[in-house]
Amino acid sequence: MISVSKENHLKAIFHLQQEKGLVTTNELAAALQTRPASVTDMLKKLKDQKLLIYERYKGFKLSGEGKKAAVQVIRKHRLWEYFLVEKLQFGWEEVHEIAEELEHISSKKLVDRLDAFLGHPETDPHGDPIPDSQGRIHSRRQVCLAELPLNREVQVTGIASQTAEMLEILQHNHIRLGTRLEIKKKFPFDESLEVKIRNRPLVTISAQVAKNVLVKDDEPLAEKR
Amino acid sequence: MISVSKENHLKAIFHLQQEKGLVTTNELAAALQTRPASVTDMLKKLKDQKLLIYERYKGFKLSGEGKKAAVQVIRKHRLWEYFLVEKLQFGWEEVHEIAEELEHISSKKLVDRLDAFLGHPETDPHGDPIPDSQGRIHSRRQVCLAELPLNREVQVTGIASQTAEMLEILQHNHIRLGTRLEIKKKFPFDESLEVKIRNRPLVTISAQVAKNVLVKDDEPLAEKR
DNA sequence: AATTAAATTTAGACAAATCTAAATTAATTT
DNA sequence: AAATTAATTTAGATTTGTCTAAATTTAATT
Ligand SMILES: [Mn+2]
Ligand SMILES: [Mn+2]
Ligand SMILES: [Mn+2]
Ligand SMILES: [Mn+2]
Repeated sequence: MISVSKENHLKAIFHLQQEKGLVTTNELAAALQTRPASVTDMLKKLKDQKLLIYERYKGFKLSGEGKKAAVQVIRKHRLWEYFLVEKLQFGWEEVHEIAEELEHISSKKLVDRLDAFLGHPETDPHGDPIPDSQGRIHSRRQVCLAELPLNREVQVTGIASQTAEMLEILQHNHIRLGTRLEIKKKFPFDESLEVKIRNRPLVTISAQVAKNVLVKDDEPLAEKR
Repeated sequence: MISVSKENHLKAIFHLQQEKGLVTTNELAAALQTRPASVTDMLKKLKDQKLLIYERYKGFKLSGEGKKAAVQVIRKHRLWEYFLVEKLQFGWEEVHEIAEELEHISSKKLVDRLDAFLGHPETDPHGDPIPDSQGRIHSRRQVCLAELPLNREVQVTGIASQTAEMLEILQHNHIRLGTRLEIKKKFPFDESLEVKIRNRPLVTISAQVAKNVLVKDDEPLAEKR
């Protein structure tokens, strides 16, 4: 059986190995707010269950099975977040904690029914893609605002680092998920940007903020045949 | 903290003590499908947390605190069951197991939002009352069909024992929650009943079935001033 | 009242998940 | 290459929840 703690480990490993291929013990311990020794203990158990490819001192990554399990947890997490925001009127900053619990409810049928009830949403309230029932993830061509060319209207689809301070400044500038905006001017001196938000006046944002705002071209997919 | 296992114990004790005032170790072990020795272990922990009034060999019952905690778990259980049936199209016979997990999600705000989202339902899909946010339970004047007088139209509000066999026979006779019916004839020989279901032909049901069908007078509460 | 049976608790064990402190291996610096 | 530092693992302990088997208490019978 895959316990709650194992699911949390699988999910964290999945996210960490997206960046670099292999994950290290210390990284995982930091991500899970636990101790390296505890991680090592868990790694052995996951390896025994063939969910993890792991040799001591060598780093590790999920097996095919492990990846499948992790994606199902992520699917549940994001669907529940969507439910909390869209149906129960929660703010997007308060749903993560609750979804951290809900993601461990085991019924597969429940998840699929929830998915249908919500109308098969593509992304969670933070703009992250929701894996489908078979574990496929529609990866999105997301770029960070800092890398966007001038005068190209896009939609905000994600926030990379969600600290309270970060959210505060976004709120202040009327930037949130779904906001449509384009870059009007870039200042090489400090790499700050002047941004036009649809239906709003111009605002200036710093390079630090721009790096954390993820956007996607707004083009409707079906239109292009 | 109140763990999942503790919550399950509190809830089971609450239900058992409704009938008789005091609960016994064996009873609780049977209800939870565990061993008497395990129950004793847990009783000590619950007593230490002042959730339980307990003296060894003497039986036990919930303290005020314990009752409060149990009712909150029951509230969550029944709200989630309602959600599963009304929003996710589950059958009433398949929701209990899933709610057994969902009832342990801790966020109080989540429960209250869910309650509002569902329109503050009064009873769960099995006809059992849903405690309100403050833990108040609107107790219902439920009687079993076997005790109902002739020619009094009532509404089915609960099924006492929900085995698959039981549900099959009810399904066959078109009796379900909310069904309006009245007793037309009682046969003393075997205590079977002839029942008229609103908008349907007469059916005959056995004493065994009648004992497990719970009904409530249909009178609208507000009308009586 | 003595005996037997049933219910309950205690004693001791085990698995899961975590921790601290110490040992080991790997990586980095001199 | 040797020494130092950092990362990782092992050893041993702890907590929680559960179990079996044995002991104890209470209840029921003879
Ligand atoms: Mn979690
Ligand atoms: Mn999210
Ligand atoms: Mn439960
Ligand atoms: Mn119910």
